[in-house]
Amino acid sequence: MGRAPCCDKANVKRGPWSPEEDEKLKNYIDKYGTGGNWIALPSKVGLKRCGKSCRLRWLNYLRPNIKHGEFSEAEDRVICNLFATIGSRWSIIASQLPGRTDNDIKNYWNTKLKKKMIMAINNNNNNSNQSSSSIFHQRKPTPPSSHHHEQVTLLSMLQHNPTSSSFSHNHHFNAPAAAAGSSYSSYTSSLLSGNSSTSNSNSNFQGQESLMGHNNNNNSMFMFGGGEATSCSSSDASCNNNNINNNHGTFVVDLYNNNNNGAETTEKQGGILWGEENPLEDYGIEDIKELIGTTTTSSTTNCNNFLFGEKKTEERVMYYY
DNA sequence: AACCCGTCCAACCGCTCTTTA
DNA sequence: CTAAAGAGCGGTTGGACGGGT
Repeated sequence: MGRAPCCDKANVKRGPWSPEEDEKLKNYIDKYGTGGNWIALPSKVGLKRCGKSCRLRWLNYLRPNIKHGEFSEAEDRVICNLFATIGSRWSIIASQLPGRTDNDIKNYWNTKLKKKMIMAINNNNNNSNQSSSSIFHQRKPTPPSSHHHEQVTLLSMLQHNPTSSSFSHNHHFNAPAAAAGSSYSSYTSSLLSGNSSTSNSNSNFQGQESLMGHNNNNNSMFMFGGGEATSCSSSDASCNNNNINNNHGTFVVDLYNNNNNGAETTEKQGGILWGEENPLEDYGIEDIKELIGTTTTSSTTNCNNFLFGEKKTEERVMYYY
């Protein structure tokens, strides 16, 4: 049996909201709240709208303290870092940015931030073309095996023990203050699980105090990479990223190309940093861009992708300070 | 002025998750 | 335990807008 529609689509208004409708909805919710039932709300308010539409309008536009307009550099970083960590979990990302909605962030990522990132990669590539230190090799990538994809993924190292990493000479992600005492992976797990003690979701916004505030030197980066461990089974279409100690390739993009006052300054110049082994040696810049371009069309059956569909939590990431 | 094209973003769609009876 | 209903989420769409020709 199919699912019953949430409303009679023939008798509901669709499209942009008028100021009158906004006013009606806002006044009602200010007065009586949502009543925990969005489906029943439109008739109470006197709107010929679908309940879902009302909910969306309220959450994305009418709700108090909604922030519109330009995203700050700090917000950019939070979005990038979290996207690299957990993928397109916009609601979780939004929970770290007070006043921003998941829809806002999603739109911002798709229209601006992703391009900004590609430009950063391009710049890095151009810079490195003039020296011998390019991590982007211009040769064509080796076609991946149909059974075992040597893939580039939006690198994550969440479940990774930093001290055993081949990058252990670098500073690794420190769990935000709000998650003091917990590992990076447990912090991210708490974000995913909505554990309010660490995720600061919804009413307990502490974005400034946690992800944003913690990044004291404004120099966090996010990292992409891949390795032999990231494999994809063609038989069950599942990705296996469990062997996370086997990190063979990473690259890091610093969107803002900040200077770093830490010990890794030289290594970070140009906004790219790599591990002991040559990262992405089989991938050129166009391949990277293509991979980025696949983020919105990721499928659970195609693991050669930045996203893993439902296995988003398996993405791993490393942060640098 | 008219058209084209790219960008932006509000809104919708359809799916999964959660709750409830 | 199960199924239905509601809530929430992420992907996509389409219209408004602005810049270029």
